[in-house]
Amino acid sequence: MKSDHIPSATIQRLAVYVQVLGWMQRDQVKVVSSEALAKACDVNPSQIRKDLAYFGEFGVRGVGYYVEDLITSIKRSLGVDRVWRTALVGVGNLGRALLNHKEFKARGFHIVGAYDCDPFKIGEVISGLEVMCTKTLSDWVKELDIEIGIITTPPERAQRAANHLIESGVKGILNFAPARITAPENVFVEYVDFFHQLYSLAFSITLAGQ
Amino acid sequence: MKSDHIPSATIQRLAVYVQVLGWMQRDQVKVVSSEALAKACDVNPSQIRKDLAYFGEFGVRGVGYYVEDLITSIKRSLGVDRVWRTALVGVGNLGRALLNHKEFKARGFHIVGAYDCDPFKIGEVISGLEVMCTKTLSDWVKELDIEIGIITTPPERAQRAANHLIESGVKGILNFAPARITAPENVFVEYVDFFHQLYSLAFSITLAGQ
DNA sequence: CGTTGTGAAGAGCTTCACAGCG
DNA sequence: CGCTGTGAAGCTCTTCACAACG
Repeated sequence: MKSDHIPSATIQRLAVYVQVLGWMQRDQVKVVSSEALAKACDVNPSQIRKDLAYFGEFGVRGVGYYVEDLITSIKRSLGVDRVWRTALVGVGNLGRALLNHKEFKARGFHIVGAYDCDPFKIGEVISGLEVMCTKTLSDWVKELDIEIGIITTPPERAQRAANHLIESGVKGILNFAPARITAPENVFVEYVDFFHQLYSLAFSITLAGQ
Repeated sequence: MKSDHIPSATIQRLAVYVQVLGWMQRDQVKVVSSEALAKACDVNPSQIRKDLAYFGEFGVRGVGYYVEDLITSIKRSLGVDRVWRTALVGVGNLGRALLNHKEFKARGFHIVGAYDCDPFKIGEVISGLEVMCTKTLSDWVKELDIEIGIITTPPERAQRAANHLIESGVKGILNFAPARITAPENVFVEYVDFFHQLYSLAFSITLAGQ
């Protein structure tokens, strides 16, 4: 198969597969069938086989998939079989929480720079990282070889933070601020807005109550 | 139109429309066409008209949509035109950040209970809320009329937290822990795992670099 | 024999094109 | 005249069913 265009839904699911496979590996499971993995991920078995087929043939017919190998293969396919260096802009409550979040390093996303424009925050050390002035961002991005920016500013400062990051030459932005931001085509932007999910919940509950 | 089944993609987009319309309202914009709103939300104009048509006829032909009315209509359609009372389980870094997050109240999601099983955390007051023992959760959920639970525990304790919430009778769960949880059909579960979005970014950047 | 990999069928979402209406 | 609301077309993603094969 090895198609060129891959649905973004597939990418999202592959991330889930990796997570679930990780738990299986910790439970000493060596081999898994698409059916078993499907049940654990709450999707259709052929969906899994098709998702994997976009990237290659990772299974053994009549047997299934070797858990460890499959994790490696999916991670390589997603491009997360290496370290990604990131910078965080906006050291508020959420920014602090993310800087202290152990999972980032564990998953290969190293936060190597923390930036804020508030003079009272500059110089503070959080989780071993000194908060720097946002204006000096572009020097550091090149110096530290940063490819991904994380925005945790208030919404009204999100676009300015994005501009700083884009100027500095980052290739992707993860935006936690509840604001749309514009970026050139070659800079990828992903949004994290958990209020969308809260809205979904509110809607589902309301609908079910009718 | 007024269909019964509504695509979840539509719900996600409606949340975006509300956000963008809010910004327009702040900028004194009174009327907006589907084309203008579409540009701001980066979607197709007919997509917007179709999404809205699931819930009613909110526009005026030849004119467009009245911004204020449309916000009200969408919020009512989503069921977010009222206060939702929520409880948070797991007072770690992320839990603390969310408890201090002003936006929750602003958007109608009130966190009225904070729970943890760590005796050192119980009794601590965060953002005016005393952390209570998770074991007492179900008493409070009924007492405080809580409908939504927010899980911010470590992954290995997510299912236990979920069980407590489900027993207590919450109708929906927002899970920030990087773990799949199982719940009965009548309890809705939404996941927030920003590593999925980081994976998407990593993949897009890797692909573009080829 | 059992499970994968995959073409074909099916379902669902998105876009088009235009009738309907203020 | 201009923009909404919507049936129909188009397209993409998902599921099925089975051939391929270790």
